[in-house]
Amino acid sequence: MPFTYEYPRAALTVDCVVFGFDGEGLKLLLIERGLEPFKGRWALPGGFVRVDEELEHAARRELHEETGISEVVLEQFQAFGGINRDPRERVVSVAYFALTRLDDHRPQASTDARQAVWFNANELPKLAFDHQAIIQQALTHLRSRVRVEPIGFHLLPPKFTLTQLQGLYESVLGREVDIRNFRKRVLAMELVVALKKEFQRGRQRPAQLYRFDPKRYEQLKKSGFQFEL
Amino acid sequence: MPFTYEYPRAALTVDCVVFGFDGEGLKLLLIERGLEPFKGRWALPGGFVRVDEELEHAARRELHEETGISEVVLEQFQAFGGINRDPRERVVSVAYFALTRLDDHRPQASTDARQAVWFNANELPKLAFDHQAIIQQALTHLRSRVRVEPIGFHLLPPKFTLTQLQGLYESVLGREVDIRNFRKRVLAMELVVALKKEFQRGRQRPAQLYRFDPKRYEQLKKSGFQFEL
DNA sequence: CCAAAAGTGTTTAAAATACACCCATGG
DNA sequence: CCATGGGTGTATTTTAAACACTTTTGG
Repeated sequence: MPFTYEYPRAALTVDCVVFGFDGEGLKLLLIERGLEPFKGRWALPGGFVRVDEELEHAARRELHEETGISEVVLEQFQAFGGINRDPRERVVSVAYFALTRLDDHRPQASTDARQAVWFNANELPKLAFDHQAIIQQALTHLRSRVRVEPIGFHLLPPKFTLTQLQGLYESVLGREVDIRNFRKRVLAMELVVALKKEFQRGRQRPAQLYRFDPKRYEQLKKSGFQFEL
Repeated sequence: MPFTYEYPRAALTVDCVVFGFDGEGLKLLLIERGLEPFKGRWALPGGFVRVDEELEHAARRELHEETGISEVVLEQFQAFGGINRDPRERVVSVAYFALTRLDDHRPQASTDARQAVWFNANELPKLAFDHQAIIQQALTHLRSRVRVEPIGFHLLPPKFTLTQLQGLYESVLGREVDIRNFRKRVLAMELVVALKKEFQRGRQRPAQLYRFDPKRYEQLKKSGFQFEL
């Protein structure tokens, strides 16, 4: 048969599960829908993929258009294709999760009227479409990825304390972590370097600041090292 | 704006990376393309998703149509959407891996002229489209999944010896495994039960046959057990 | 009786865990 | 001077790794 595929086609979208961390807990960025269906409901940033556009590019573009966020770490984790996930017609969505430094993306008045708001990952409002399920999967993926790749650092500011890093892991994994064992492991990996004479001050003892060393990670990876936390 | 999305749309397909194991090594099922583009090249089983069809259903259907295989374990692992992955037009493919008992699916004369053939996973021919890359990703996923979920059993016959199981893990992970430590771990998990008085005979000492116990696995999972090999 | 694969335990090393007190600062 | 979170070491348990010989069968 010649290539004449003239059947109706599903629409193709991308959705982004945007994670952030503020020292308190894991956060998720949602936008309020301005249109039907699900007008007024909260939803994931996302939208249609252009026919000549890479999937990841579409995710980046939609994220930028709807929330102002750019230069973000994106990872595709699953396609969602349930027949009735969109009440209008068949829409298949490729889902990405994004890891952002929350402080760089405090809620701004969004360009196009719709507002973007950070929610606690475990206190989400009622969501549009199957976005609840997408988020659930994203969390599962994040939890397993964060233990075998040093991606958690993308949720922290470039300079961070070990306490912040620990808090991040506790939030993502949903359980407490022993402070001494955690520090032992992190420092033993030598993926993180102490910044000389740089401290974070509060109303208590100043905390040593560290930064993640991506070059060091590349080195280690080449010599068979496997990140694990 | 009303919902009038009248732009050209990408076509949507599914592709299946079908794994098998024959005691020798990991195998992959490919079909020879009968049509352009890539006529005569080997390719993954797969095809178009109907507009009212679940993704997984499409994967199952295509697999059945092209290879005769049914009742198989399928797991979606990634969507591939590179702009020029299909020379004809934009095609986004949702990729699944399938785990089959190879002996149940020995090469038959396929229903529709095209033949399906098992290849050694590390001696693949030149492939159509970006199927090489899809397989690469499938292997990576399989390798990490097989260590944290008891899915490897789907590649073995219902009754198997521990040596077969070990060989499977060695093939998938690509490294040797210590026989005594492996057996110790497997038996300690109690996911596998010895079949009374059932042995596999060869020209040497008969080997105890075991079967995987899925109910036991469900039990254990509920009580917080985490499979790991 | 020989070849071939099945089966079996112990010792050692490494890694994970549990655990409690002193430190430096801001207010 | 006190409240707050930062920072540190050791002993114990658990887990992983290394390692070689005996058994059973078919031919």
